[in-house]
Amino acid sequence: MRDDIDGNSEFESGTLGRATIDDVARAAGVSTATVSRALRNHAYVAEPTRRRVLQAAEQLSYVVNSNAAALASGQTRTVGLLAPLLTSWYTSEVVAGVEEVFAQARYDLLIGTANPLARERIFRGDARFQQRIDGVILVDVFCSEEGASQLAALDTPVVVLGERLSAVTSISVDNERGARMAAKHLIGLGHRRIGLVGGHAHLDVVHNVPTERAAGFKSALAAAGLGLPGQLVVDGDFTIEGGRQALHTLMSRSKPPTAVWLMSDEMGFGALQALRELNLVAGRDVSIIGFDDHPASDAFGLTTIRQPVRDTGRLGARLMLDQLEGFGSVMHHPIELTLVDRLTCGPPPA
Amino acid sequence: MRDDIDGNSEFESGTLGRATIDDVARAAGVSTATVSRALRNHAYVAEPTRRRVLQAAEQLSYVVNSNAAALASGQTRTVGLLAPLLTSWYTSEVVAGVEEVFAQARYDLLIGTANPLARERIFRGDARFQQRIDGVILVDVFCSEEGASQLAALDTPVVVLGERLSAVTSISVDNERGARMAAKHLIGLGHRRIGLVGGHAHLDVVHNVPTERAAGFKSALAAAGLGLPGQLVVDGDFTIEGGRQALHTLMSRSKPPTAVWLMSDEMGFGALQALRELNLVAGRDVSIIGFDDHPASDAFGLTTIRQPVRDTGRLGARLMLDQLEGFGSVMHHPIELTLVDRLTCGPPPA
DNA sequence: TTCTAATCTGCAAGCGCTTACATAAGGTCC
DNA sequence: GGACCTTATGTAAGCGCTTGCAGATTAGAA
Repeated sequence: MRDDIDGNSEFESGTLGRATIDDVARAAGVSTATVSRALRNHAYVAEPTRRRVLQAAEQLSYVVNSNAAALASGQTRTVGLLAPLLTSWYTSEVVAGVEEVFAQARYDLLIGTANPLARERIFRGDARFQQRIDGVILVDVFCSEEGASQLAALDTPVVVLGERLSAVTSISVDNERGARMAAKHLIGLGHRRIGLVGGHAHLDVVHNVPTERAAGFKSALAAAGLGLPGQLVVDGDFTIEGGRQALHTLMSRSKPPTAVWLMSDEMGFGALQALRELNLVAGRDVSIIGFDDHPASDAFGLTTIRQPVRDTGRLGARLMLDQLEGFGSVMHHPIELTLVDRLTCGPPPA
Repeated sequence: MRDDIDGNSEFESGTLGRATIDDVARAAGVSTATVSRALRNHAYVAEPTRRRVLQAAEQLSYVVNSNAAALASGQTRTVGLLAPLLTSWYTSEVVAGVEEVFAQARYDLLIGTANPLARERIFRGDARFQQRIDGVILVDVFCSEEGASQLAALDTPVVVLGERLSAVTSISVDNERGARMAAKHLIGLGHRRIGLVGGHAHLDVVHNVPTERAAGFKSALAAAGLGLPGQLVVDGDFTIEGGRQALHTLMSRSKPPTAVWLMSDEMGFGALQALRELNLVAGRDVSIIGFDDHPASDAFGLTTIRQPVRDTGRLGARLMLDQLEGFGSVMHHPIELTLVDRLTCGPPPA
C-alpha cells in the first residue's frame, strides 16, 4: 500500500498528499468529529463506528497532524527538558531514562540547554516555551523555593530533579546523607585527617548540592570528634582537571590528608591521576572516595557513593505523566544512595 | 509590565490571556498580515511600521504561537535528532554541539531514540515525525547507501553523522585512516605482535565502523609486513567490560600481543583495568591505544586517536541549517583525526 | 404509549497564524 | 499625462484539527 520501492501508494509517496482527517472521515463515511473522537478513544463512539474509522485510518496511513491538534486543543504531547549541561554523563543518563518512559507513552521530548537566560525565561513563564510543551522537567537547574513557587504559579506541570522542593514535584538524593556515608566509611577505616574536594556552582545552578554535601560531611566528622580545617577543603570545580589540581593542592599541605572525599567521580578520576603523578597509590597511601558511580568508576576501582541516575530519569518522567494525566500530587521523592566499595579506600598508612 | 511578583500585568499572569497576533495588530494599528511580516523580517514593510509593530509586540510580550505558525506555514523550526544510544558519551557530546548552533539560530531540537523500529519508520517517511520537524539529523544510525537514497527521496533535509554517504549530506571520520594511525604508531614503537579489539555492531547500527577500522588496521600491518592472526583479534562490544574481558582473553593466548588497539576508549578503560588485574603495567609490559579521546582518557593516560566530537555536532547542525535555508549541497564532510600520545604506549618489553 | 435519560453523531465555530491576491500610493520614464 | 514598476498594506481564505452544542436514536421507566 505504501511500498516506497514500487511507489504504488494511494497518494504520491512524496510529502504533500498526506491523508487528513477529512480523508479518513470520507473513507469511513462519518464526520471528522467522529473520526477525531474515535481516534482518541473518546467515550460515546459506537464500537462498529470506531472500528470502521480505525480501519480507514490504517488504510490511508493517516497520522494526526500534531500542530493542528495542538492548536485546536492546546495540548502538545511534548514535554520540555532543560539542563544546564547536556553533555554531562549525568544529564544524558537522565535523558535516557526520561526518553524511555516517554517513548512508551507516546510523548515527545524537546530538549534545551538551560543557560541562565533560558532559565530566567522559563521561570517567568516564557510563552514560546509554554505553548510548545505540556510540561517541563528541570534537571539540575537550581530553583530554590522561591523559583519553585514561581514555577508552581505557571500552572504548567513541572518536575525538578536534583533539589528538594515543596512547591513543585521534585526528586533528589539526600546529599547530606550521602556525604555522611562517605565520611563514615573513611572514619571507619581509621582516617583522622580527611580532606574534602567540592565545587562551588560555577554554572550558577545546583548551588544546593555542594552546600548540602559539605554540611553532611562536616557533621559526620564532627560526630566522630573530627574537624575539617580550611586547609583540607579545596574547590575542584566538578571537573576531572579540577579534581586533579585539588589533590595536588591538598597533598602539598604541611599536613596532607590520609583520605579525601571528592563530591563527584569525575573529580575522583582527576584525583587518581594526581596521585599517580605523585607516585602515590590510591587505597594505600591515600584513600579516595567519590560520588555518583560513573560508568568508568568500576574500571578504575574508584570507591564511591552510587546514585541510580537512570532510575531517577524514569521516575521523573512518570511523575510528569502523572501530572499530565491529572492525578499526581506535589511531593518530594527521595532517591536511595549506596556505597560501592572498590579499591581506592583502605586504612591510613601506619 | 509583567512582574510576576506584584502580578500587575497586562493580562492575568496566568496562562490564557496570552497576547495573539490580533492584539499586536490592534495595538500597532495595522493588520495581522503586517504584523506577521514585520515580525519575520519580510521585505516590504516600511521601517516606521516595523518599529511600531515590534514595539507593540514587546509591550504585550507577544510570542508567536509556533503551533499555529507551523500549521499555517508547514514549517516547524524544529529539527529531529535520532541516535540509537542517547546515553553514550559520544552522542551527548554531539547533541551538545548541535544544540549550541541551533539555539543561536532559534531552532528547536526534538530528540528521539533510534531503535530499529523508529529507524524503519523514519526511513519510510513516517508522517508523525515528518510533520513535526523540518529536518532530521541521524547520529550513528546505520543507513548504508540504500537507506540513504530512501532518505533522500523523502525531501526532508537530512544529515547523517558517522557514515560516508553519497545520496545525503554526511559527516564522518576516516575510520580506515584512524586505524592506520593507530597501527603505525605501534609499529613505529617496535611492536610486531599487535592485537585488535573491535566489536561487531550489537546495536544493528554503525555496522560500518568496526569493519572499516579493522580493514585499515590490517592494511597498515600488512604494509609493514605484519599479519593479524585470528588469535589476536577479539570482540570487545564497545563497552568497558567488553574491553576488560577482551584483554584477558588476549593475554591468555599462547603468544600474547605486546600491544593492543581497542576501537574505543571505553574499551580501552576496560583494557587498563584488565592489565591492572594481571599486575601488568600499560605502556611498559603491554601498550594500549584507544580511539575517541574520551573526556576521562587524559586522566588515565590513555593514548588514543582523537576525534573532535563536539565540532562534529556543530558542523552537522550548520549543514542542516544550510539545507533548511535552501543552499547547501549534498556532500560528504570528513572530520580530522589526531593521535594523542600519552602514557599507555611504549616500546615492547625487551 | 409517553417521557426521560443515555448514547451516538454531525454541524460548525474556532485555535492563531501565513500568504495569495488585491489595492493603493508613490516614482520613473518616455 | 499615462504606462508601468516598485513598495507597502490590507483582505480573507485557509492550515488540520478539537469540541460545545444540538439533533437523532434507542432503551428503560412510568
